[in-house]
Formats: sequence, C-alpha cells, structure tokens
Amino acid sequence: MPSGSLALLHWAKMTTLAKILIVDDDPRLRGLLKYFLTDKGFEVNCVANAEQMNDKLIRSFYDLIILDWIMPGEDGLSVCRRLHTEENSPLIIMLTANGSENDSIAGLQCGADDFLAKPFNVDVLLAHIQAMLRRHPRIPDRLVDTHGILIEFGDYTLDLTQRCLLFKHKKINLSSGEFSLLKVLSQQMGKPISREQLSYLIKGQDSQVDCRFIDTQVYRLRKLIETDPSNPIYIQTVRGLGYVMIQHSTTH
Amino acid sequence: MPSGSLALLHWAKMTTLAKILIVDDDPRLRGLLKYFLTDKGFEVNCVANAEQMNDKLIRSFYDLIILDWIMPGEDGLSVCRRLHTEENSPLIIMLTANGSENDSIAGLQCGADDFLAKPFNVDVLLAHIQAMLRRHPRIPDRLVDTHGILIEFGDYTLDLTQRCLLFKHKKINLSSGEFSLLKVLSQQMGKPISREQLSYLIKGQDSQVDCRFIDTQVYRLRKLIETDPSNPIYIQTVRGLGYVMIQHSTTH
DNA sequence: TTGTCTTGTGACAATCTGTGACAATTCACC
DNA sequence: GGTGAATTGTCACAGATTGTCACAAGACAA
Repeated sequence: MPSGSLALLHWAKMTTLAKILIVDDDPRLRGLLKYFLTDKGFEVNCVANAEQMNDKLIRSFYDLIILDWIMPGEDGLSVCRRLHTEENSPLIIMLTANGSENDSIAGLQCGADDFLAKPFNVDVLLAHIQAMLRRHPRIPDRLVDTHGILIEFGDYTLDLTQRCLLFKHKKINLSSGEFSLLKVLSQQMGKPISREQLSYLIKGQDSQVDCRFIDTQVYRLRKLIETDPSNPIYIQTVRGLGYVMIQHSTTH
Repeated sequence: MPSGSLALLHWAKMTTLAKILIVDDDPRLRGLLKYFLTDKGFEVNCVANAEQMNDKLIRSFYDLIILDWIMPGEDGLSVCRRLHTEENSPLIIMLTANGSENDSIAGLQCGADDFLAKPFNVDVLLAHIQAMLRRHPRIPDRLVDTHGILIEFGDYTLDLTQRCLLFKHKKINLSSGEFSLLKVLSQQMGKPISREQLSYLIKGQDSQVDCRFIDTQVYRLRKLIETDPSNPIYIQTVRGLGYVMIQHSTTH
C-alpha cells in the first residue's frame, strides 16, 4: 500500500465519529441530548421505544446506546438483557430517574456498561461516553468513501473509492453485488452479520423474506478470493447467525 | 430465567479470575476492599502509592486498578494520564473523596475508565468492576500476537480472532458449534462450567431445559482433540457440575 | 436488437446439530 | 463388597442449516 493512502486511512480512522442511538420516550430529553451530542461531533439518532430501536439496529451499526430504563413497551432492563447476549453489541449507558444504589447494581448486572441517574449534567455524560469509546474498538463502517479508504485483509486490498479489489497490486474484477457484500463484511471485520442485515445493507430493502441469495453471493465471492473455497479463511460461516469476515495479517 | 442464574451467568462471562490492584494510601480501605473482593473470587494485591504500583505492574499482569485520587507522591490523576497512553493498559476505577461533577469529568478525561466517589457501597463497586471486565476482558500480552487472540493448551492453539484451531501449526477443522464450545471452555480454563452456563454462553438462549446436547458436543470435540477420547486430558468431566478445560503445558 | 454479464431462485447435496435410546460409569447407601 | 439410582458416554438418526450449481430473468452496453 502506498504510504499516502496509509496515512489517509489512519487519519480517517482517527476522525471517525461515533454513532450514538438515544432510546427514550421523553421527546424533550431526546432533543436536548441530540443537540448537545451532535454539537460535540457525534452522529446521533433518536427513537422513542425498544421496538423502534430494534428497527434501527438492523439497519445500521451503533457504537453506543443511551437507554432509558422506564419506557412504554419493553423496558430498558429487558433490552439490556437481550442485547448483551449478542456478540459485539453496542455499549449501553442506562438512564434512570431513580438513582438508588440497587438500581445501578441491577442495571449493570443486566448488561449495561454504565449508569447515570437523572437529572444529570450533560458534560458528565459526555465524559462517560468519551471514556467508554476510548476503550471500545471503533467500528469503521462509516468511513466516508470519498476519502479514499482502503480495507486490507490478507494480501487483499479493498479500495472503497475505486470500488475494486486488489490482490498484491493486481486488480480482481468484482461485480457490483460482490463488491457490496465484500464491502459490508469488510467494514465489520470480525463481527458476525446476519443474512437479514447483509440483505438490508446491500440492497437497502426492508423485509427481505428469503435471504438465501446471500449464500449464493458468498459462494461466488469465496470462489474469487479464497484459496480453497470449501475451507474458507476470509469469509467464514457462523452457523445459525450468518457470516463473518476475518482479517488475516499480510504474509509479507 | 431466574435472576439467580442470571447473576451466575455474568460471573461466568467474566474472564478467569481477574487480577485487581488496589492503590490507596488508606490501609483500612485497602484491607476492606481486599477482603471483600477476594471473597468474590478476585485475585487482589494492594499497594500504598504510585511508586509501589509501578513496581507491581512491571512484575505482573493486572486486569484492573482501583486507584485513589489523593495520594502522597504522584497522585491518581497523574497516574491515569501516564497509564492510559500505554497499550493494553489495565482498566482504571478512580476513587475520590470529593464527588463533584468536575472531578469526575477530570478523572474520566485523564484516562480513568470509571469513577466512584467515597464513601461508596462495595456492592456498587463490585457491579462496576463486573460490568467493566465483562466488556473488556483483558488479554495477557503473551496471548496476543500478530495473528490475534490466542489460547494455548497442550500442543493446541485456539485462535479466537481467526476462528480456528491449530495443532502444531496444522489447522484442525471445527464446526461453528465445536468452536464455540471450545472457545467458552478455553476462556474459563481451569474453571468448571455447568451445562446450563455452557448452553447459554454458546447459544445465548435462556431457559434451555435439556442441556444434554452439550454432552454430545463434548463427545464430538473430544474425538477431535483428545489422543484417547475415552480418557480425556483436556476436556474433563466434573461429575454433578459440568465440564472443565485443563491447560497442559506444551511438550516442546 | 443482440449478446454478455449479473443476480435471484430453486433443487439437491453435504454438513451440522439436537434428540433419544441404551450402555457404561460413578456414587451413596446398605 | 453389593445394590441401585443418578449421572455421563456413546452413537444412530432425523431435522435444520448451509454449500453447490444450473437456469432463467434482468441489467446493461454495443
């Protein structure tokens, strides 16, 4: 990889801003937090309940969720229990109107990563968010294509700008579907992604009932990039879940 | 799932016997915390100041540091700034006698991962510790090489990043289920795990009534990695409990 | 329009995994 | 040591999941 691109990649990685989802039934608080956090450079989305949250989580990847404990429908505690069983779930900051010690213990035990009692100082919230994100590896899915981003795995380099795949500086032709699939998988390197999510992220359509076409695309992609397609090392199957991209270090 | 089991599961998800270093100039607090945390299954060491802490950190590997802000010599804030620039530094919980918002902001900004104001409830501290370790299971440096996160037992190397098992550099094919089981057992090396916990950790589902399928998976895994599957040395049965993974030192 | 390339569908094969049955083993109790 | 219940090992089997590939419809350029 040319050093210029490498520098650019690092720059882009450093300046990638975290994506935060606010889940709270209070529209005033949602608005306030969104305004404040957006101003601090985060990408912020808001929803009012757990159902809408599920919808958002299928459509996109979030680094952190700010989650209200008390909500109509499924409450924050239940959401926590559910989310934290999943692999690579977003960080969760739980909010509650009741700041009792037992509540904070219960919240943390159910899978929340942090806990704040309302009312809270937004600067304290910001400090907590920054401290958590500092520890948590960033999900680089929102790197902007126009910056000339390269993703490397093994001896391959996926150029998101040129929309092409290089193998040791030799170009490999991909169809647009193959490229999209490889892009989505590569951007979530190491994270298993379901067929439903892949389908949505590639085609942008809702309610794709039959996602088996993903299998076919994976099959084709494996034939192109795997040395032994029947024993894939890059695109691996996670049975019952979907597929995961593995970033092998380069051999040189 | 009953709350008791849930608490147990969180315990199970934690890394094997986390090692904690307490840095505080108050001998009474040191003693109290050491007693409490040791009782909860942690390995705890105590020192009175930053200088002694440096000495400990050179000699051993710690998952988490409980750090007092105000100390004779180098204070907690300065320690934080210093530590968090290092790679793979321990998690830091900062303690302060002053619970002001500005203090917590300053502490978190300087590299602390969490912040508690004295006096605090030890159960709250425990919940914070468990939540942090759950999210950031620290990997001893020796197990991280250029390939990823490695767990070694006997002549085997389990690569969690690449999702594969190596026997003397030769790849052994594992199914998704076999890999998951081996991963969970290996991560809790030496600690017996019940079928219920294994089932939960592998499938992420609650209330798995019949966990006998674990036996079958163990049987299959033994056929793959044990020299004599009927006399297993790696995956041993703990009658009435479940199974335990034994890490035999390598033969070379 | 024609030809080429792409892509979703469906059919079937291969593999994986939980269930159930029975054998083997362990342990408590006598 | 003997007995029987409880636990675990073993393995065949079927259902579930995924791999493979041919085919036709669609997209696109010449």
